[in-house]
Amino acid sequence: MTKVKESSTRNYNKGIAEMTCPVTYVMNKIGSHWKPIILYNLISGPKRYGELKRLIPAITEKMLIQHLKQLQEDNLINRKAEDIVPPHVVYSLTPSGKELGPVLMAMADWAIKDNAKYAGFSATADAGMELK
Amino acid sequence: MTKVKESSTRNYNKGIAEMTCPVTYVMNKIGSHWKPIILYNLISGPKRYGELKRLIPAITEKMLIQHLKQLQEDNLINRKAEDIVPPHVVYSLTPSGKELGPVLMAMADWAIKDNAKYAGFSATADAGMELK
DNA sequence: ATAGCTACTTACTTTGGGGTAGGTACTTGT
DNA sequence: ACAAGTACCTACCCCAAAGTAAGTAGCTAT
Repeated sequence: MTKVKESSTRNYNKGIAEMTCPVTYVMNKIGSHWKPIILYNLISGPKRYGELKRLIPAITEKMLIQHLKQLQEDNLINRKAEDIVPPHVVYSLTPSGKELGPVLMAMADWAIKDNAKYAGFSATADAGMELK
Repeated sequence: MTKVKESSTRNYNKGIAEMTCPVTYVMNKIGSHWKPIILYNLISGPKRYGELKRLIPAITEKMLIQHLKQLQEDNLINRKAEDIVPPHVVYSLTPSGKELGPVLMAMADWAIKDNAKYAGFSATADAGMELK
């Protein structure tokens, strides 16, 4: 495995930007292409690994697991595994993750306003339905 | 220049995800590390190229211009250039871009809640001050 | 005359996100 | 005995995003 340069300009810049811009702090946590989708799908309630896979058909297993792990490390989701034979793992939003709801919703709302193709898509109804 | 595979799995997947998830639509537009920062800095009013550069010290010129161009193409910002000798170019949010305000604000709010280091950072006061 | 200002452009290199394709463990169904 | 189902892990590779470094035009101030 090639060693990772621990203090690249890239990381340095990220650090700088993060210190002066809260928006970048957010981007560094959920700024990949998949993280917001995963979180969005968890808003409507806890989901098993396999469920998420089915809900997000375009994602590869590697990306799914990788991002689930990172989201865990960033304290945005919980992982609960039952130690039974066909594994049963459930992912759910942490309080911190739940508070991202408004962000995701604001995004979805904007997408609906910005693009006609989401005309039939009600963000609040769609993702918030099982929130209590 | 090496030819770009016009229909990579990556792009295919992006397309799929975009069709089923409005959040991904947003990420594909403002999902880079720099775009949200640029937009965030434009919320408080139109800015010259050089101003943006000073406001975002960590960004390189290449990245700034590149993203300004893309944001223009995506109809999120306007570019107004006066044809005078020391160039004078002003960037401002389009109506569509302005509607991203709530998204950026929701992000900033979340960052403040999620991380103590932004305790003194008031998102609404900071970015919205010159909005009318 | 030369350096400086502005808003860029271009060529080249590096980095890491993401995809592909396999394998693992352990049990249950046939 | 063997496939199927779960939730993963691993090695390898590709490519596009991001960084580095230099150059451009045309005027102005010293």
